[in-house]
Amino acid sequence: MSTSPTRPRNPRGEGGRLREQLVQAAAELLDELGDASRLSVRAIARRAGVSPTALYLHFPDREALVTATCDACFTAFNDALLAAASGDSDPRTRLEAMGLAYLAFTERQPALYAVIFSARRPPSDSPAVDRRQGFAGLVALLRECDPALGEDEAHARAIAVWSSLHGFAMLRAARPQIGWPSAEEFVRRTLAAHVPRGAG
Amino acid sequence: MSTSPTRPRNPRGEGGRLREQLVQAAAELLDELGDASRLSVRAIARRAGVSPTALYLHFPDREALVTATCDACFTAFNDALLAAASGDSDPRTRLEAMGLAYLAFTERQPALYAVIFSARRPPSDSPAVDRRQGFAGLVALLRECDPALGEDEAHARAIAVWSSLHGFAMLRAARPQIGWPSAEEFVRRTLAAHVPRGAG
DNA sequence: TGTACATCAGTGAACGCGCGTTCACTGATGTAC
DNA sequence: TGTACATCAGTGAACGCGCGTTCACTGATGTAC
Repeated sequence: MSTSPTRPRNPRGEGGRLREQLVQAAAELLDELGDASRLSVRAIARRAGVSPTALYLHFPDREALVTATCDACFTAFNDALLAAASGDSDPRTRLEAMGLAYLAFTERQPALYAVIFSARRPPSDSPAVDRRQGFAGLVALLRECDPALGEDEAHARAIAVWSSLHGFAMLRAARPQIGWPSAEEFVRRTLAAHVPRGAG
Repeated sequence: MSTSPTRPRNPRGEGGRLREQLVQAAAELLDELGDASRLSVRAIARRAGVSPTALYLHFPDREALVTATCDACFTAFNDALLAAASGDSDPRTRLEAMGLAYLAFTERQPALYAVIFSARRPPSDSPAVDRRQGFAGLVALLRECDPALGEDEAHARAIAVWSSLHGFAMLRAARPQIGWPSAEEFVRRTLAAHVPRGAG
């Protein structure tokens, strides 16, 4: 019972699939544990239906698997944001969609989200992970909303908006008993406070 | 070397001091580890200069010590906020002071702050810890700033301000390489956005 | 068509480690008589 | 003033556990001849 007795081994030449299966299993555990330091090789292998040593066929050590997992999760988060913010609607609508996508992700996987932005696990320096695109996209969107905006002010507003969303997401997860407004209401209030509508 | 060889045992009748010393040692470690689940009985005892078993003279088990430590840390945080927000200056000045005290605490002990508001460690139900006073105080202060404010709107503003501060504190700790504004500037912007000054 | 061999995708036993907790103990200090 | 004893503040060895990692291995599948 320590490993699933039914898992078929991958066909010849497809051994690489196990790598993705391990990352997937680790991501699931990460969302349950809420802390990368508690991810254990044995628990991941158990969930993937494989012996603990199988991990070493694809990663040099535990740390490499944990890093790959965090990178994959961050990329998934980033992609969700960028997808929501793209499209041909007006910039403010895209900004609102991005905020809602942000809060939707954090509500779906609160613990995973907390890991991604934890101070305990510094951002990956893997070239496969574009860490800046999200924040830079937010700054660009704010300048689209108000073309007269200076670079510094746009940066400051982006920080204000991002801090608000992050704080809302984390506190809502940590203190559910407090009466939290809906994501829609919070995003609307946040944008109203920090992104004044253009005259007209 | 596993325990400090110089620690004198407490005098007769003063054994209770060790309890505080253990909580203190645990709080220090908590601020280094940033996660209550990584606090180990042995590491705490080592830091307190005592054998691991000494802990059981004052706590039934590890969990009780960890809980007592988190409670003590939360209370210290809460007290710092309430101290900053008291005084006879006008409510907006007190609000600003509270915000600055909030961010000052999180800058001094970022990992400890993160533990206090972690979703992983639900709020204590110990009667010695008043969890609500901070948030309720914020709501009250917002209504002092604008006596015409309805209860719901004051609650919504408190959520907006708290989320902003929490998000700022957490993200600043997690992503130091981003250009963060000063605490003063951020608090000023946050209050300007959510707490309009009364007419006059 | 048959067979020897290489390759591949894993497994299972074993290691040393730090952990939380238990149990029996030690040795200094106060107290009763 | 002396002594037996109780109390107090701890200690140290030992337990069983899950951990990350190593090492030698297994057994199915493809390939060369």
